[in-house]
Amino acid sequence: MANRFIQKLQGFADLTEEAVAALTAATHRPQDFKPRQDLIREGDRPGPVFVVLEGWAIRYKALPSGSRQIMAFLMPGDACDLNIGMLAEMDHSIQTVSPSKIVKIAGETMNGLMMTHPSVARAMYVAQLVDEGTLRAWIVSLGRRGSAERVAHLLLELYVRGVRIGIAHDDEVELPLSQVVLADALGMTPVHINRVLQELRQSGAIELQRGLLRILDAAKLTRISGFDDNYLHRKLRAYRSSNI
Amino acid sequence: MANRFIQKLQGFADLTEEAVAALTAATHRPQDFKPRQDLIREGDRPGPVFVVLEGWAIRYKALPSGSRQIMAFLMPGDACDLNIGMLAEMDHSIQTVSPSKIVKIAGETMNGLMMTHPSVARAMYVAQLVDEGTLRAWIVSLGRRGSAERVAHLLLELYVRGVRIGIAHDDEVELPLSQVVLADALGMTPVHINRVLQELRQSGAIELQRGLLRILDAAKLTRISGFDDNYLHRKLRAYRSSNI
DNA sequence: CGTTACATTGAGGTTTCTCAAGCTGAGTGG
DNA sequence: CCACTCAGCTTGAGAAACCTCAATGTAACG
Repeated sequence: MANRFIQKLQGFADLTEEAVAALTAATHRPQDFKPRQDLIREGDRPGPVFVVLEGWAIRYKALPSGSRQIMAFLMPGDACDLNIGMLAEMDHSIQTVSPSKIVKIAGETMNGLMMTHPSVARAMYVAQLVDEGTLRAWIVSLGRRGSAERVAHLLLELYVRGVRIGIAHDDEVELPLSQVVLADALGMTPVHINRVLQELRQSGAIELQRGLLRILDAAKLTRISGFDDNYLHRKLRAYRSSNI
Repeated sequence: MANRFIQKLQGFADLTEEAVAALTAATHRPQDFKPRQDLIREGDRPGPVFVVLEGWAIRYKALPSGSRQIMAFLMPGDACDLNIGMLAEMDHSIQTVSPSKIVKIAGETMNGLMMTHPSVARAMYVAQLVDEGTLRAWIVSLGRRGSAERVAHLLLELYVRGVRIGIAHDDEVELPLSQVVLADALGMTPVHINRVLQELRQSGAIELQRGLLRILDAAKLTRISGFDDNYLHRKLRAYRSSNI
């Protein structure tokens, strides 16, 4: 059975059998990582492409003050930028947040794969575009949304992504993120996150404990988040109808 | 003489003569735009690639509440994502902020250019990577920096970009951005921006009036901004040593 | 059964926002 | 050449959101 990375790419483009075989070969021996391990750090020379097969990782930037800002969550199936190798240095770090299985694909291998199998290249580009869209949404959240909106929006985003990659069941998704991690992602303090989560729980919109998020009232959560009603739907449509 | 777009690409990769000629042909007839004109809007089907030859534009997202968040400034020479056309809909809008000369390059034309001239493709990819880095820096600012830091950081970023594309003279750069625009970019209110700018002026770090920014004390501004001392330098190095 | 990481609570302080008014300078029609 | 207008900038005061510090609670784990 194809791994999550391949499954995800198949959602973005029709992969030939050979492409799938090549991808399988390139990702067949993942490496285990414990939580809080840096895969690569700001300032490092970019090396291989990382592909998360199981577990969660984050992209983050550490600040001189000691705090950090998380810029993206990498869920099973996600890869870090394929062509980051073009730059001389990493401008951010990547770290696991939960026990993970991760594959390193050498830059040349990846390039070769994309050259030989245009469908792979296409799928990777679409994946990157989607990531960029998420990055832009992140900016909007940080800049123009209140704390409750922000939290609700992130939870929804993660839930939607969980559904898409099949790690969500009904209204539940595993979310191995501490409140500190959420705070670093949302640009707020852990204390404040905590209070916001309580509000959300008391409003009956969600349940969240021990790494398990349950959406109790999706409509309410959507309303709180200021999720443009069409956003979710539009987003899904956008993915599917990519036809280049 | 090559236009700013071509100049910028030349900074990212060695373009062949034919490539320059093809780019020149593709960008030789720009169109004039007044300020505050949308080039393309959220929800639209992506069409041509836009290239800003003169003037400034912004990427932004409008929120239901009526406010908006700016996610990027497009300065002369900048192009919007080359492969945005792969997605079904724009997830953000692009608008001019000052009188501008802008070229539209049809998607197929652009693709053809990149196929025929690999050096163009390479330069465009590097440009995109750089943009992504800027996007990530934006997130850090919004999430983890105080207002003075944020403003200082943006001004420095814009100044550095101005220097790179040659629209800065000594310590001055034209900045046709109202305080409202700055507020929309930095996730704060115009009122607060105003007060922060006054602080920066009174500290002797900058002068800013009638669309002209002057850096009076770069060291001080850098300190205020929390600009990682190496960041600027590293960034420049990263651009230059891109050698793939 | 202590240790440890994470979550929760309270109180007070700061930053930033909101609202509302006044100011300035460039352009415009008389 | 003078009102007049309008967009953008500035100022003040009170309110709200969010942070800081510091303590306490709680579940998992060796």
